Amino acid sequence: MSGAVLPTIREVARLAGVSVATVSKALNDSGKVSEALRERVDTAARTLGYAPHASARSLRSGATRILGLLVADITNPFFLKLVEHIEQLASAAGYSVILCNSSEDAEREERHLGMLLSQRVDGILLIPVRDSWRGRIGALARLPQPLVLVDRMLDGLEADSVTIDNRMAGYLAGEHLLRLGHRHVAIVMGSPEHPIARHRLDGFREALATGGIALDEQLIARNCFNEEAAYRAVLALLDRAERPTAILATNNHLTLGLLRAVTDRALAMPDALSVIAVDDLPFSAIMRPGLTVVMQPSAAIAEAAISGLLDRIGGRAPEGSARAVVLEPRLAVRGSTAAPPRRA
Amino acid sequence: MSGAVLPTIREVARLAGVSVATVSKALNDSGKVSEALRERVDTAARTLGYAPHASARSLRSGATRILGLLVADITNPFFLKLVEHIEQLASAAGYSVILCNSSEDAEREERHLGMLLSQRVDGILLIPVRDSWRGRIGALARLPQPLVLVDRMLDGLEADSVTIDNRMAGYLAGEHLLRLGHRHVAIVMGSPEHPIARHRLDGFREALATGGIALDEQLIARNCFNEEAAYRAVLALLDRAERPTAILATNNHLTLGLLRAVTDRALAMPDALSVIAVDDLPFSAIMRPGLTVVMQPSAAIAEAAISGLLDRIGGRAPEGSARAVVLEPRLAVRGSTAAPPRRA
DNA sequence: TAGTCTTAAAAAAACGTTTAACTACCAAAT
DNA sequence: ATTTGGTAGTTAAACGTTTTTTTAAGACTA
Repeated sequence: MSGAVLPTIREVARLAGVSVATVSKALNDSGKVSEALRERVDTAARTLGYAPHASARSLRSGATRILGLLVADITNPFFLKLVEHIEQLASAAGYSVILCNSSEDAEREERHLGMLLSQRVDGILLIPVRDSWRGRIGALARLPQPLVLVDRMLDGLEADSVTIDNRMAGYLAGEHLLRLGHRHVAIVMGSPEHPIARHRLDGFREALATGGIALDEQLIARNCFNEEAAYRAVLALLDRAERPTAILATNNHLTLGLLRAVTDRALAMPDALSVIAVDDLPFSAIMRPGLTVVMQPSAAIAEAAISGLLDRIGGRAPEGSARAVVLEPRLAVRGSTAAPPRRA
Repeated sequence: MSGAVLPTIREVARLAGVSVATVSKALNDSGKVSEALRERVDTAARTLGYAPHASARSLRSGATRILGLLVADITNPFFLKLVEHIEQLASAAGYSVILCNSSEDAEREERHLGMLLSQRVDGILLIPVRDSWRGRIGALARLPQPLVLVDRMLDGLEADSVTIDNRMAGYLAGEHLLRLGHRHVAIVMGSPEHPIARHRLDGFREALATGGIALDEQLIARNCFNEEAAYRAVLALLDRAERPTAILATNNHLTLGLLRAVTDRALAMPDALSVIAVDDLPFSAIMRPGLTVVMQPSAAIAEAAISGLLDRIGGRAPEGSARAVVLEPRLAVRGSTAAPPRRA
């Protein structure tokens, strides 16, 4: 079954009747090789089923043609979309991808990074675990290979990054609700310490302010770190004497908790309550009613990340300065939002 | 930014004042090394930030500690769950995973496999593209590294495999509907040529037969290869004079089409129509009503696949004979199925 | 004709490890 | 006192490539 052993370049050389150097040049189109020999080498390689030994090649040449993809949490559908696109783009560019999932665990993230380092991957795409690398940023800065941060920045680190305008994401959500006539809106979010959540909150508040609405502090559910916390927070919001007419969830996981609470309270969307979320979900479009969301452009993010990384690897980017790409989110209006009910 | 160059074992040796061989032995716990020296070597390695060069190591030792994971279609939530589990288990066992997505394209699958071969991965987990390798099974059989087929078998290939009992999957669905009292049921499926679909159909039919019900040939929508085809096929089924009271979708993608058709025709689940599917979807439990499904035990599949592969890699499996693990699916009853309406 | 240039191919060095073979040393056994 | 044996370490070979250097030979110049 797994007994066969692969031929080496030496055996190809013997069969073709040339030296190993010539085989290498012929197969890699490097250096001068006569057409006749190239042909002989090619067929020799093919008949033996020769597959160059990547380890040997990269040991000598210094490049592995492997990228490391370190994802904070692969169960997050948005990150998953990124993984999908990135694998596809990398593969098209002739690179393989080692996939690492940190499960939002800083320790696992660090172990994985060490492995990627040992593996001498040509470049690393990092969606960092929240609050990881606090105080150990140096380790990242000193990385011998190019690094691109994706979706999440790391303050104190001068590195290339591709993110979205999170203030705008919040703003789009706020503006949409405002235009529909909502004046009594709530938000479910993570930690306000966390820049992404904070920016989304800021943008949301700012949009409401343009309509003269002040976001009620009582209706800001902070520090929801998972679906369960969001679920409970939303239940509390819905059980208030004066129930909000619309709720924004600032990420994927919180949205699930929000939806669960809404169905538990048997509130009809969008008639009794408008629901809007940041991040698309794989089923947002299938749900009835469809979920109105602010979408992050995952394809564009993946594209910017990969092309930025490949530029660095190829030495095509100005050494020294970090390049920060910021992309714009966009609003997808579906059925879960509408004008507020007549009487609150 | 990316200027640093990593230290080699030679520099660690110099700093610790020993030979490179000793460093290697000390760091790998192989051979005899005094406690004092091991300590010296350890600190030397740490202060230099030494990370062993994986290519060099595997060139010499013959093992890469990398597994190849070749997935037919990563957008399939079931396969995705497998990827998730497999990455986690592999990582826990000290292996890295190169993720390759074939997008149900045989050509891409073959290119990826060639790359994994060059990469000399220690083992390969393969969820093959449908109908790929037809007539070229030999290439797979001659692979120098262990291979485990996951979820889909490849006929003509004597290889380890981990699958589920697809007949049973169909049977469970049929039995459930039968018990609820349905007599007029439909099924949406892919090609009957394809063993998985065929077995699910067989099991379904068999279950119905135990209740004396013959599956109406008119109500078998064959050759639905994607969501769109399923959507149209279901619309046709629903528009029949005598509408079925329950429908089974035999996989993930078809389920989406089925659900779309049902909402388009504004049929209430489960009152007007019972819906059941093979394969869980990430939102089946969140949907209202929740979707009744036959679930494949993804964690168990991943576990069997990885441990089988590692056994082969470690030479702990009897050479020669292929081991076929078959796991049992299970039924998760949620809100989308109920007794049929009084009058058809 | 002798010398120089060009070119295709071969030879050899190098990449960073692991490991087999070897050495030096000391303790125990004869 | 000599052997035997084991232990802790070193030396050197090997893994399969790529790349630099060297060789050989033919074509051109003086």
